[in-house]
Amino acid sequence: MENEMLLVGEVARRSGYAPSALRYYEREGLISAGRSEGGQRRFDRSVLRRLAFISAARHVGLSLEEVRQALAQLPRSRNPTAADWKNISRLWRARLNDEIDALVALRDGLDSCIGCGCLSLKRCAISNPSDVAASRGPGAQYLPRQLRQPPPAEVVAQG
Amino acid sequence: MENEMLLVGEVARRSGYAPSALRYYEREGLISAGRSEGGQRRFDRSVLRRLAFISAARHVGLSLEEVRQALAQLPRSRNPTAADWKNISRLWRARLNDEIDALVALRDGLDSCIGCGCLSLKRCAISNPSDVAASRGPGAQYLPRQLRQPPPAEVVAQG
DNA sequence: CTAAGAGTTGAAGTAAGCTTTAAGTCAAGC
DNA sequence: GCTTGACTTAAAGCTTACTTCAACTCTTAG
Repeated sequence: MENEMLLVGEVARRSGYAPSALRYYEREGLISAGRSEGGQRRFDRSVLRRLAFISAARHVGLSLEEVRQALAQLPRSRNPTAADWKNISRLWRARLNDEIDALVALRDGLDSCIGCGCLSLKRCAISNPSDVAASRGPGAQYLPRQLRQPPPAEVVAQG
Repeated sequence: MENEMLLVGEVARRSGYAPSALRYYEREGLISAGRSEGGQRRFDRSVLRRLAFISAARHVGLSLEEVRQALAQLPRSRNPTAADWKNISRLWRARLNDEIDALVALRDGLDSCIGCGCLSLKRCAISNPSDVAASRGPGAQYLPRQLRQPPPAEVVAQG
């Protein structure tokens, strides 16, 4: 197998991430890279898929730490298969459903709130949606920070 | 009318916000307070309703800056009525609907993604949901940062 | 060989939304 | 008058997810 390695700029161009972000991700253990004799990063093509996963996970609302933990579930010995990726992204669906439910509850609460104009801290479902959030315990964080992210510049030509 | 004024600690207790947050909000122009002869803050009871609004708006996903702008729409001359509050929170419903739509699209895209296992940066709806986000222009931010916030300690006894 | 472009590092900066700290003041009960 | 608890301020710190900077080194085409 021919191991064509990618420079950071090339990975940046093809993933849509800035070089600084890629370096940051490497420092944080989200991706890895070999080195040239001179000490420059040399990325395997598989990093593009990994970055696609990271990007997708971020869109679903995972923090980098959560992404890191998810990636840690992948087999270290072999190259991840489609089934592996599928596996670690299964939970996203449930998460998205929870988020949707929470938002719908919020919207419906808002309807009644706008209707009554109460805006009471205790009664208002919008001010106080703890009953909605409580289903996942005290530490639960429901909603993605933002849906948008810098759109990828080019497709990952994946094998 | 008897103008009973509230100390910052009392407002904190009744709103669920920390005193430091209330001071911060005052600095940022979200709330206002008079002063005692010694220079301590004296809050009008109406600040509780305002804080309830802020809390609700934050749950819907507005930034403090957006909240500030919304509050600026309130009449300065008189005390805001229920209709006033209703008025400036009308847009939330549309916003929530947009957010819900975006999440549903994301979830449905995820289904097909998990089905095909592609995770391609270009094709994957999760990695690249720009078509979903594009409906609000390039600067659109859809999703609330988090649904949870410190639950209020006590009800605002509103007039 | 050399110039140019791409890459390297650590450290500092950015943004939002607050909290924490330090050092000191106010208000109220006894 | 004094103690106590609540309050004041400015400034620094915190978290996440990066970007920017300065100063320097690699790599490669010519």
